[in-house]
Amino acid sequence: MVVTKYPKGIAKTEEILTVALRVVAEKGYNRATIRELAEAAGLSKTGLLHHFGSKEELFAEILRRRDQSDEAQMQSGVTEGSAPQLADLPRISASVPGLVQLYTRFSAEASDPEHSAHAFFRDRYERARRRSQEVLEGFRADGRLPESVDPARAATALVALLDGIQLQWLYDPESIDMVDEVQYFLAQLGLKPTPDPTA
Amino acid sequence: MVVTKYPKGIAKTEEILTVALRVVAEKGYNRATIRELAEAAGLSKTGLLHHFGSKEELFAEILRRRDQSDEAQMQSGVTEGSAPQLADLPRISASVPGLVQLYTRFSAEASDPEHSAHAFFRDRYERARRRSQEVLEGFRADGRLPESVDPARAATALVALLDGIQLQWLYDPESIDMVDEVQYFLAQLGLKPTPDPTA
DNA sequence: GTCTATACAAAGATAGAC
DNA sequence: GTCTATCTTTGTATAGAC
Repeated sequence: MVVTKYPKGIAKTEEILTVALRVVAEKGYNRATIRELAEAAGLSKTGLLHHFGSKEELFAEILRRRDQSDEAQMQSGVTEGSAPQLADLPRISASVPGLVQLYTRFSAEASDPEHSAHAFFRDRYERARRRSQEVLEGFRADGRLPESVDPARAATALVALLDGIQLQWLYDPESIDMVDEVQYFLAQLGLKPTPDPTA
Repeated sequence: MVVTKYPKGIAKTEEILTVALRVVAEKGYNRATIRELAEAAGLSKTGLLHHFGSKEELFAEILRRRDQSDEAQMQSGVTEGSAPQLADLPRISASVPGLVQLYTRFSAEASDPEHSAHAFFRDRYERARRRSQEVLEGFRADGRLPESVDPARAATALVALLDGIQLQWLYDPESIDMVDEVQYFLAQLGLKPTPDPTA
């Protein structure tokens, strides 16, 4: 969690977040060490730790912002009619190099109950399931999804699919098409395509 | 990879594997350090590293054996008629405490292309997708699966679902039912239940 | 508040003795 | 086959400068 309120601190905090993401993208999650990140951001290790109490908090903050951005993009079209679809989520994430790697590795690490980011992810998954369920229920209310679909179970499966497909993609980006897989899953549920808003 | 051929070495190697799994189950993946494992197995750090060149090789060997065991269990019933179903895979895995944690964390770590176990998992995922596809094609040949199902895409999704659901289960074992989710996915594909062999 | 230097514990791994 | 001793790198706590 970021604590500062002063312009200089805020600017440095932002810079650290940006740099961290770039380092993960260029050198990988393993080499995104406190030392490396601090150096890339132009300060000492302890200087960096002044802004983020620990490496875990830094990474959690990056993912917190990704979620906010995703959420905003998903909702932006509610009134405009051209909202990104559920199936676009992996494309949005993967368009920022390094984010998939950071998310996949960090979420696995924090599955240890004693990890400092455990509660963050636990809550996040609970939220993700609930949000997905709401979206599916919305589809059903619009008559785009069969009554036979169980929104709760399908939502959990959808979240699991997103995580699992990202992992496979990291191992084999050439042969794994994340967007295609998510679309296929939704089609299997019986989801009908969005009515064309321009028609 | 295990190198020894002598009885004493083999026995120690087996003991280390057993001990490692127990330590992961009892103390978690993080505390399954070379030191801790060596101590639990009754030798020094370097003593342990003589049997397995690195921590990564030790973990890879554990998972290699799990896969063999799973494979054997899945095939055991081909002639007997009571083979474990696809949906039983998570139950089989989760019945060995610590294995899910080890698998989830280790597979995420090794997604780094420079990780020594990267090729192991890359090949493993390729195999898992191929095997799943064969199983689904078998179902289709038996008339248990609709022609509309794309075995390749469904296989990739199934593997992803298994991974993702295990991660969510680690965060929330109370509310996540792994077997139920996999069964739901297969049902959504339109899979008809096994014909009762006793009938 | 912002930051540097120092110090330290724990990790994985290696060299070479027995 | 197993050991001791040593090396390097990791994250971070502490003390204090500005």
